Amino acid sequence: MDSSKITERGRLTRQRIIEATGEQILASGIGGTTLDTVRAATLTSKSQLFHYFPGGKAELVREVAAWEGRQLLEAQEPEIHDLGSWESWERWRRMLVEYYIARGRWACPIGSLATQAATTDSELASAIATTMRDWREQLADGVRRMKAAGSVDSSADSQRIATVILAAIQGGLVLSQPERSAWPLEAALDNALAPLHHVATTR
Amino acid sequence: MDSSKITERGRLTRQRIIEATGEQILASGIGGTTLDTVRAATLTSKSQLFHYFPGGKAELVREVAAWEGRQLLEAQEPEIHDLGSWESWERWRRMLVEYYIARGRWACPIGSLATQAATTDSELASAIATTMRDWREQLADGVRRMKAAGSVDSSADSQRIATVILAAIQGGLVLSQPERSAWPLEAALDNALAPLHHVATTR
DNA sequence: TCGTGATTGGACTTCATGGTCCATTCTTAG
DNA sequence: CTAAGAATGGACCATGAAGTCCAATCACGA
Repeated sequence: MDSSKITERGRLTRQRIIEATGEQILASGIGGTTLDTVRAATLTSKSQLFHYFPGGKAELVREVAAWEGRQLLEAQEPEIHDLGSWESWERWRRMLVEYYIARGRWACPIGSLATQAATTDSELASAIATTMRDWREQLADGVRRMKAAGSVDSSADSQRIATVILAAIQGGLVLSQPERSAWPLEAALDNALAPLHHVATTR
Repeated sequence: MDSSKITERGRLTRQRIIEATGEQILASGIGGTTLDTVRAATLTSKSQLFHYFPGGKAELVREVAAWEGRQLLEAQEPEIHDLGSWESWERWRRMLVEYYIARGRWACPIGSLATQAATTDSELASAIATTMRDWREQLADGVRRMKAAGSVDSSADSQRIATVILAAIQGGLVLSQPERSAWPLEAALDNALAPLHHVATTR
């Protein structure tokens, strides 16, 4: 990460490589993504790939994971920092489904990376786990705000609810993929959010 | 699958290859599993691999997927064919978690294959999708039995509930993996089963 | 016993892919 | 204007993994 010796032009090239690699990984998996196809897609040369990512493919993939993680969390702004009311949760839910639909493929850039990386690259796996934890923490904060607002019973376990919601997203996407439809994702997500809604409306 | 020209000895060898490959895939993914490592683990030779799986690695992986799918459904017997009462669901839940714990790794042989295969081998992907559909259908049958028994409101959507449960399993495992614990899986699963329990007890 | 076909062993070939290297061009500070 | 260093091009190398091939061995029925 020594960005001192990099020009604006170089930074753009580097970013172009990361994004193209991310798209290819989402489309064909890590194994199905080769440096040659990345090179072709970005109109760069081998030397550039190793110039910007001295660690080779492994480092490139890690950078992709970091970038995708940031993108994913940013896509949930600003709602993810609210989630203090049922309406906010509903907006968040809509934005998230929108995000996945926009990507075209029914896969979470982080979730599918997690499955693929768990076995091969432990460093990558832990980086992804960190993103997951951040994400879960932000959702748990939202649940806490609901509790503070009295919209959710104070005995509720924020961490647990956040985990259930995240699991619903990941699992919903697994089932949405072959179905080529958002409905499994939406069904799973709605069911996971039910505790929030339910308590909020029946009180 | 012309089994006419295969002896018992050959059948055993073939099966040994399938099981060893399955273990390696679960541990290292499809890409991390090579014919050489399979050969080493099974004390066989290259020619045997191609003798029993003329289609090469692709065919071998498909056979593994089919076998793992059968194993997974069998592991849920006999409860999966009952599920007509809350007690049966509870037994089924316990058996399923037990199955994943016993495998050591927090991954579903079918779910993780689905993620990896979706992109590379469309034939494999559709075979896996079929297993998923079977599974979901059996769960949906269970929900229908609950409805028939009056334990679940007749307006409930069996398919939807089954999908939500499956998503909870898959997503729960994604989160259990980095956590190295069953609790995310159990939390997600329990939340997905809540509708069945809830209605059953509050009536 | 004998022979046919299944089974097995393992060397060899081919090819994709990650990675190295050096020459060339571009950019910018002084 | 010019030199230093960043950026780029692309040939080349090394390796690992899939797949081929032929010879050797085993097992069972006639």
